[in-house]
Amino acid sequence: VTGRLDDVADDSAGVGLSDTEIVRVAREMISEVGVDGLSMRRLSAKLGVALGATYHHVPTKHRLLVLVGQDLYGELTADLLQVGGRWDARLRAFMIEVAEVVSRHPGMANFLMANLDEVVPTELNGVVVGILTDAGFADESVAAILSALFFFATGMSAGSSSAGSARAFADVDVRGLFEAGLDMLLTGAGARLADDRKARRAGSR
Amino acid sequence: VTGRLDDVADDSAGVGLSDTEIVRVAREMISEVGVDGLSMRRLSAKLGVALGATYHHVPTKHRLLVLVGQDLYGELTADLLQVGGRWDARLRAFMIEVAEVVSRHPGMANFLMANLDEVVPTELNGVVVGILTDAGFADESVAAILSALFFFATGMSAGSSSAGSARAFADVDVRGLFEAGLDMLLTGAGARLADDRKARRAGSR
DNA sequence: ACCTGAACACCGTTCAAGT
DNA sequence: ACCTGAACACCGTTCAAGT
Repeated sequence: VTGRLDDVADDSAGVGLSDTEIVRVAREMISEVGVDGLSMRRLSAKLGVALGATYHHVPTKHRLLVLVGQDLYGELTADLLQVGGRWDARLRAFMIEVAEVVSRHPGMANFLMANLDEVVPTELNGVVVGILTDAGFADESVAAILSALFFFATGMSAGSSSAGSARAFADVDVRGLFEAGLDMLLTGAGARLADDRKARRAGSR
Repeated sequence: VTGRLDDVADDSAGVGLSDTEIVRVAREMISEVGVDGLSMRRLSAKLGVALGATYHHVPTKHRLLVLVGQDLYGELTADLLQVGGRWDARLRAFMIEVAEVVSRHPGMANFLMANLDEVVPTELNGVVVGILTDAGFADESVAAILSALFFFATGMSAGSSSAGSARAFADVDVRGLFEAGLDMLLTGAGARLADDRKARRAGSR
C-alpha cells in the first residue's frame, strides 16, 4: 500500500474502514460540532463512505460514543501513570486534566456521566484505586472518593452539547470554581484518612 | 372557580391549553418515559391537541424543559425554607432531596447540568447564598460551595435518559456513595469556614 | 388569539442487493 | 466480508389555513 496525497484533512485511508479510524474522526467531529452535531450520516460523509459502511463497523451511536469515551480515558490513564507525588496532589492534577479533556468535547460529559462504568477503562480504575489504597484509605472510602471525584470532574465540565460552550472551562471563573470544589472534595476525603488508618490498626491488632 | 371532579388521570381540561397544564403533563411524561421519551408529538397527543397547539404555548422543547426544571426547583425551594438547623445539616438534607427529585425524572439531570443558571430560580439561589453567608462564609467560598454542591447532586443522579435507570438512586449503593461524597464535600467546605471567619475579623478590624 | 395538520429537513437504524 | 443506497419510523420546527 503506497501513501496517498489527498488533502490537508489527512485521510490516511488505508485499505478500508477501520474501527480506530472511525473513532479518530468521530472524536475530531465531536470536538468541532459536539455530540449533537455528530450524526452517523455526517460521520460517514467525512469518512467518505456510505451510511451502511459505518454501521458495519459500529453497531450503534451509543457504542460509538463508548469507544470515543474509552479513547479519551485511555489517554488520561497514560498521563496519570507519569505523575508522582502525594495521593491528593496526583488526583488533583489528574482530575483537572479529566475536566479539560472532557470539556473540549462538547456533549461528552453528559454521555460519560450516564455511562461511566461502561466507559472508564478497568486499568484506569485500578490505578486510581491503587493510589487511594496505598494512601491508607479503606475500601468504602475508596469507592466513595472515586465516584465523587469522577462525577464532580465530569459534571463540572458539562455544558450544552453543541457549539460555543467548548471553551467554557478555559473561562477563569469556571476553572476557579472547579478547582475550589475539587479542593473541598479532597480536603473532605483527607479527613476520612485518619479514621480509616485508625480502623485499620484496630482491625489488624 | 369551583372544584372539579374529573377522573383519576386528571384531565382537568378547562377551556383551552394552559402553560401550567403543559408543564404538568410534561413532568408526568418525563417521570414515566424520560426526557428522550418525551416528544412534542407525544406530549400533544397526551394533551389531546394538535402539534401546533403545543408550539403555540411553548416555543421550543428546550424552553419546555426549562419550565419543567423551574417547576422542580420551585418545589425544592419551598421545602428548603421549611427546614432549620445548622448550615451543613440544612444543605445536606436539601441536596439529598434534590438528588431524589432529579433522579425521579430520567434525563433531566443532563439537561439541568447544562442549563443550571437558566433553571435554578433566583429565589432558591438567594436562600442558599443566605444560609452560607449567615454561617460566615466569604463570597468566593459561597460561589464555590454552591456550584460544587449543585453539580455534585445533579451529576450523581444522572443516569441514562430513558427507562430503567429511574430507580437507580433508590439503590442502596448509589445512595450510600452519594451521601458519602456529599459529606466529604461538606467537610471540605467546613474547613474553609475558619479561614473565612478569620479573614473577616482581620478585614473589619 | 388559538388551533389544525401538512410539510421540511433532519435523525438512528435496518436491510436487500451488489462486489 | 465489506459496502451501497433506499426505506422505515421517528424527530423538532415552521407555517398556511381555518375558527
